[in-house]
Amino acid sequence: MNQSVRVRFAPSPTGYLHIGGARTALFNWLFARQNNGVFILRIEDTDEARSTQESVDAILQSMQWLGLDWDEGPGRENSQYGPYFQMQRKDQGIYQKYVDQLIAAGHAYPCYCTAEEVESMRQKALAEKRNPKYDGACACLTPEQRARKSAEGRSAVIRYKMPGEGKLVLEDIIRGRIEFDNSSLDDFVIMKANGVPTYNFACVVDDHLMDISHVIRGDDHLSNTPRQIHLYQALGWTPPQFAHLSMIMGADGTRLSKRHGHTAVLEYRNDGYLPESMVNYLSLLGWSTEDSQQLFGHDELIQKFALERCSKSSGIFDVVKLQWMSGEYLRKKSAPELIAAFYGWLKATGREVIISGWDKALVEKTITLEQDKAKLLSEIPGLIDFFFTEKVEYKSEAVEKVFKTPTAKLVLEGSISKLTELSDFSAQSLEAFARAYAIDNAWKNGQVFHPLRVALSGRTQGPSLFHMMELMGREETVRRIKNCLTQFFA
RNA sequence: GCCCUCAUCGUCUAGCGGUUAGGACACAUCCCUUUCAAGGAUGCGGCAGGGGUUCGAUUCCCCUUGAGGGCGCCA
Repeated sequence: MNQSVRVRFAPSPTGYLHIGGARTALFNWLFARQNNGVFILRIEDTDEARSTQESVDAILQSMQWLGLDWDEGPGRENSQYGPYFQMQRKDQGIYQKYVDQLIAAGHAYPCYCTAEEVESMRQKALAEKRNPKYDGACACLTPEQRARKSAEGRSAVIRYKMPGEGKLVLEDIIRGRIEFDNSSLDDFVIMKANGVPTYNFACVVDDHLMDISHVIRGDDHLSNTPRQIHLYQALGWTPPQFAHLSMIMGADGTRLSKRHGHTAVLEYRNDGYLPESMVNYLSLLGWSTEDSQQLFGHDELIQKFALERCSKSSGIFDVVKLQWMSGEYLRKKSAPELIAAFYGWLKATGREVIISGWDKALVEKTITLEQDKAKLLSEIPGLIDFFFTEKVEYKSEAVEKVFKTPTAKLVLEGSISKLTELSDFSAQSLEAFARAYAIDNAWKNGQVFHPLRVALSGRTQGPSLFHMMELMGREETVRRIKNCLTQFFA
């Protein structure tokens, strides 16, 4: 397709990377990889009050967890296009240069109204249900008037001078043709009084200077786009292609926020979701194939993704489906992969203490045994912990349900000598023993299996009983049955 | 108040004038089974409303309604 695809994800470091941002990053990344293009990470830190290094770190970490590697950006500044932090670019005078150019060409002008004056005009208009757009008064100031305002000590912002008439047409890859009347747009600020560019301006300058071919972003930016296209035109540049993604909402259909659950990507990592499930799930939130395929391999997703097939309507983030998908990926893993993922999760979240003292070889065997049970990595410890405890914790409902049966005591007592004498303590042999044991005593299988299971694990649910016994070994198996008899049947 | 966008099962979605409106999650039932899962089968459930256009509209157009976004010296 396009031989020179260059796309970017441009977050502002004012908080953690949230689900919506991650989806935007993912779609950019998919598009870049699919077209052998370049994926750029640009940090838009022009909000000096709210930008933090902590946020930058969290964003980078989130991207890494998801496997969204960037070709240019923080840590990868080895190209002609850097730097990739806007405040650094500002320090190089990049934005000032184009502000000067716009002023010289009559496309921009200094405005001496203070933030307070503008804000009160805005509030007043809103209260009177009028359009709160800036009136453009400062555009008409003569050089003398400007000099006088300056002399009064008033600092100026720079505003783009919006043509009062005409239409602006946007051809969006996802949404098609959209028209905006210039008259509905006002003279927006492109540079703040402190010399820092505003979002709409910095974004345009950088996208152009970085040779961005496609701007793929959330549709909360749709209304910004006509302003930005005006800027491209005023600067004599060709705009990139635009693709506006629909928004991601919470379960009640309102904007995704904390009260809907986790919004930060890293919280899902901490909860034990597999990153590949998050990628797969997010890819389907706003995009689909013609056959509604659900699960995609890594390369398959890159190959099949299509910007043109992205949805125009917003979607609701459904954590239940994400859970299902995480389970799908968990189950598909080979034993070594699953173990590596589990240890990786413990390490990344600082929870190694959970398995301290546990026999590593046994951990790995028991995990495999319980693989079908877990959807999240975080569920694993609770599934296998009973293997590693000295003293079995008996769940009251298990005791109630299984030990209060008339045959439980007989079954357990009789099993001790049989298990001690059993020549082969393999799962297969154990199963043969248990079935024969039941038949010989005219018990149902369940009357034998259930008490044994509870005696060994303390719970009514768990892995295959005989594999469980095999892994515990004869000595531990017998020890637990004896302890159990003492504790509940003495 | 002005501007922009969107609208198919509860949720994610397929559909691009004629379909028994398909798939996935969730839910329910059954099967499998030593338990719990996993797996298999079946079921439940949808084109927001009203006008057009058309032989025929989920599909094209308009209106209504609803939802979301923007109108910051935030991004």
